[in-house]
Amino acid sequence: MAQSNAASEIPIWARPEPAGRRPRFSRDQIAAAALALADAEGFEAVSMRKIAASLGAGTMSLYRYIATKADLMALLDDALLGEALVPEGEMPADWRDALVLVARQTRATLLRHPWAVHALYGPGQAQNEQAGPNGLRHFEQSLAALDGAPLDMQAKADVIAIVDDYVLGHALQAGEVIARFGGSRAMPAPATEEFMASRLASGDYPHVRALLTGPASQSLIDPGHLEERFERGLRLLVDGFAARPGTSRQRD
Amino acid sequence: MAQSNAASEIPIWARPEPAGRRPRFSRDQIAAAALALADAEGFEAVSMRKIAASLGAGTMSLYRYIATKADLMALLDDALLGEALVPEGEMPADWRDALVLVARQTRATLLRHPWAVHALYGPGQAQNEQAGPNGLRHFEQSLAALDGAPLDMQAKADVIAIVDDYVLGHALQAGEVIARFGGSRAMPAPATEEFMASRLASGDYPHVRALLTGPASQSLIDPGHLEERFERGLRLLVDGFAARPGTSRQRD
DNA sequence: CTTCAATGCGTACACCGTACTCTGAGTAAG
DNA sequence: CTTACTCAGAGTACGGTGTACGCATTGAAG
Repeated sequence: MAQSNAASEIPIWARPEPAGRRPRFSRDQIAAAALALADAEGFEAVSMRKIAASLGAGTMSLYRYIATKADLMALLDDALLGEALVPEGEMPADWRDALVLVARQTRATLLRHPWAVHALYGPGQAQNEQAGPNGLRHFEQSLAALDGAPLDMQAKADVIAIVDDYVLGHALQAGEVIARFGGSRAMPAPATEEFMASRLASGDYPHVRALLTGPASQSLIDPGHLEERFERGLRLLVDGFAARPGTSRQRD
Repeated sequence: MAQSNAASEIPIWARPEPAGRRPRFSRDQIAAAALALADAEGFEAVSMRKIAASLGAGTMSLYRYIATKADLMALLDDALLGEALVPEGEMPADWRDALVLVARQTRATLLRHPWAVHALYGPGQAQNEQAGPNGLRHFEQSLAALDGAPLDMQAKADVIAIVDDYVLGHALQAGEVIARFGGSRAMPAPATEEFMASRLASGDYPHVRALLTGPASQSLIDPGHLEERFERGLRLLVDGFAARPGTSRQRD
């Protein structure tokens, strides 16, 4: 009990999983339970009590395996990143293809669980420092993908960060769209829509009005178009890196 | 009171601000209080009780002005987006410059308040539907920025969405870095670092090891480099749009 | 069988959002 | 000026959360 304080300072990956007598659960099981619960009832429903209940255990029993809820999230994050890994041996040789594949895989995972971005970068997370095995593996893969690229280390790190930013932002926005309109209820609420219409009719937002009353408005919600858009931006970035490999060098 | 139920269905922007006898607070004041509290004590500290206290009011009095905490967040979001607006008349004529300026302004706002992305796209938000005046204005500005671009409506919407994705993702990651290392304590924890070192020494992550032990590792944290990286990706996107205006079909 | 640390978990506390309800003050009508 | 009515303000309470604490039970080692 002397280090119950220190325990929360040390990342969960540095603390040994209880392996002594006969632990009822493994961390993997707990992470799986959390993931299943998030998928079934939404990210906000993920609570210590509910997870414990879903495992058939008392609430406080979970704390034998996990020091704090943040640790649970670290487990959940790592499980997600495991899903985002490109299978061993499937990494293309060409660095552009490889980079695109990693990005696609990540996007697919983040959209399969629309709450994933929140789990990874939620308000209460201190995620980066806590990079688990799969998180490291994911980063390793990204760097390995650029092995053949004519970039120095610094540039590689930048390229990965830039693509990561893009993928993350896309998943955040698209995930929200999917979470709201995926459940087949496309219509927001009669009063809301009516209010919005009056806002637009005010003439203060002519461009927005033109967009939303035009045919393009449908594409904002269409999952197929979301993906097409994603690919477009991704290609722009990757092709840009290929055309201008330099770091801080610029032209124009 | 009959529609206390319906009130939460209708976005706050559609409900009139209490203007009857003598309301003690305006929504702007409440939003400002929430913003100040988030800046001072962090986003998670933003609670109804604390905001009410900071205004010198009883907790439940807030509910005279706001139907639910989600409404408070809508207010906060709109205040943030107000900060992200490009001042009237300062929009460059060239659409590339304009797009870049909007992106920069947005980034600056989101990084000035590292919790901003969480407020805008947090786990409990239903933000898009609730776009308030400043949110609409922001969107309008983005569309207006592209007025001179040789793009059809659909392509404009895509361009804005792509840049938005990038800015958002960048702010999310950079905001986390800033939130953690901005407060001068750069060192994570002795035990954590030691553990990380042993992980890297295992040889399972050769690329990561090469990166983190090299000179480029410092740049991951340096705010100046963060901005440089942001500009690089942004330029790649904007230049890409200029070079390949088409969506899937060609221009209008 | 005895011993004894480790496991499981019940209770309790501080905090959260908010439904309900009462109080008191401001305003309009008489 | 008095009265009546309405509505802003807020106290209390409920069900939820993360988790500190401490006790009972258990399973393996001696």
